[in-house]
Amino acid sequence: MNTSPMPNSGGPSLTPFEEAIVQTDDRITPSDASATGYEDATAPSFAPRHSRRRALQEAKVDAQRFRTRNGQASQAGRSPSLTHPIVLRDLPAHADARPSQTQLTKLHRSLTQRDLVILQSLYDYRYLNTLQLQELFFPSLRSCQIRLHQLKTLGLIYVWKVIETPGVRRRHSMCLISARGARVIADWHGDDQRAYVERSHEARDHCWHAVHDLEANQFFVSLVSRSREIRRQGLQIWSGEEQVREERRERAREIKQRIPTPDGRGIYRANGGRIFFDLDWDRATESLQRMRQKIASYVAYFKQYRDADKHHVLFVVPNDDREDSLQYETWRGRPDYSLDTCCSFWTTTSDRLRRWGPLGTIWLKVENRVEKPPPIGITRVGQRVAFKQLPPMDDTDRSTADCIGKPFWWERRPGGGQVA
DNA sequence: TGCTTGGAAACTTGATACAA
DNA sequence: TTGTATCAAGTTTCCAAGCA
Repeated sequence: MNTSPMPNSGGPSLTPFEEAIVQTDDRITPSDASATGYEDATAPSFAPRHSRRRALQEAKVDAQRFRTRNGQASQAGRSPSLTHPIVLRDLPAHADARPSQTQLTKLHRSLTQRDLVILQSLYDYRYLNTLQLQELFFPSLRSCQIRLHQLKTLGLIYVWKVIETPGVRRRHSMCLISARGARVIADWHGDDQRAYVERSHEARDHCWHAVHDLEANQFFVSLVSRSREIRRQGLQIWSGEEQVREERRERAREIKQRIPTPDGRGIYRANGGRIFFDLDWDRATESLQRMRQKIASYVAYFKQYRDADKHHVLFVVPNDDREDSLQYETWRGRPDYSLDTCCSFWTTTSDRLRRWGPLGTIWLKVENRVEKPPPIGITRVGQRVAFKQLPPMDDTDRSTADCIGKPFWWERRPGGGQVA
């Protein structure tokens, strides 16, 4: 089965990801980094507060960067996908204990801004593994592990071991916020603690979809990781499923119809514009009928928006066959001809995503305004585009330095990734 | 052997205390 | 006020443990 994306005609043999960044020559070079105030792009690019250490790797010329697995660990999305994971839940009692006001004050004093944003991210996105947290916040996996261990010791997060069958193969541990951590976040914001604790209990007790959530979150982490060294590009907003559901629930009441709830929503800044997108991570566990309903709800919801075609709904599916089926079903669910506002649907496969990353030339548009259905095998013959080629909503010159994953981003974004 | 975690040692750097 | 010593925190590399 050919799962490679269709190359552009006759060009040099660049990967879709390389094409995506070479076209603009926008990579941040070390000289640019010092000139623009970016951290040295090759040295540890982020660290808590202002990193005190920087010279060791430069001093040791032959030093090999530590890797916990073969291959390019820094390329998010290339970690092995989980097939039969078993989560070993560990529930220390003190993680659920209610801290006194004195203890809360003490905790706040001992936590850095980065720690708070880590807690906020775990609250917002439910589950992140150690590798994903490292991509978002730490210069190395080891320093990430040490800090997470400290947060675990303080009872602010759970760190659950993940093993995979057949046999037993250790995978990166899964982290989620504890009730105690949720109270710290609520106290930080000056909010009532009950809703925060409730959500933390929800994540702790109902983790059947943890793998799905980790995979969906990996998409955003990959976006962050891939865009980190590209000037004028970055993930400005990453909203978790809960946040989107909350936002759209009110709208659903207003318009009295079902509202689609994606696995995440984002705003990506590229080429001076903002690309609005919803992510729907499909593991082929839902029937095609259910997918049809979902597509119909997207069409109905976005038709009320001006520039609806610039709201992009991205489906990531497990294989080519599923992508073929989804292309057809989405075309079948096309809006009425009298309706000239409809969101744009795009599909790709998880294999392409792993191989080329989200910025690669992997996105296949669903042509749902044409009369003829997509041909069988569209997944292999369709012309794909890069992420940054998705039509943006508007133009703006605002800097991308505050985007998620940029150096010290958590210091400029105390509310985490959901708040610009 | 491969993979991940975590302990230990070495190193850097900012903050602080203290003497001159 | 300045120079020095010490401490604490953060980071990296090396390596062992544990597992099949």
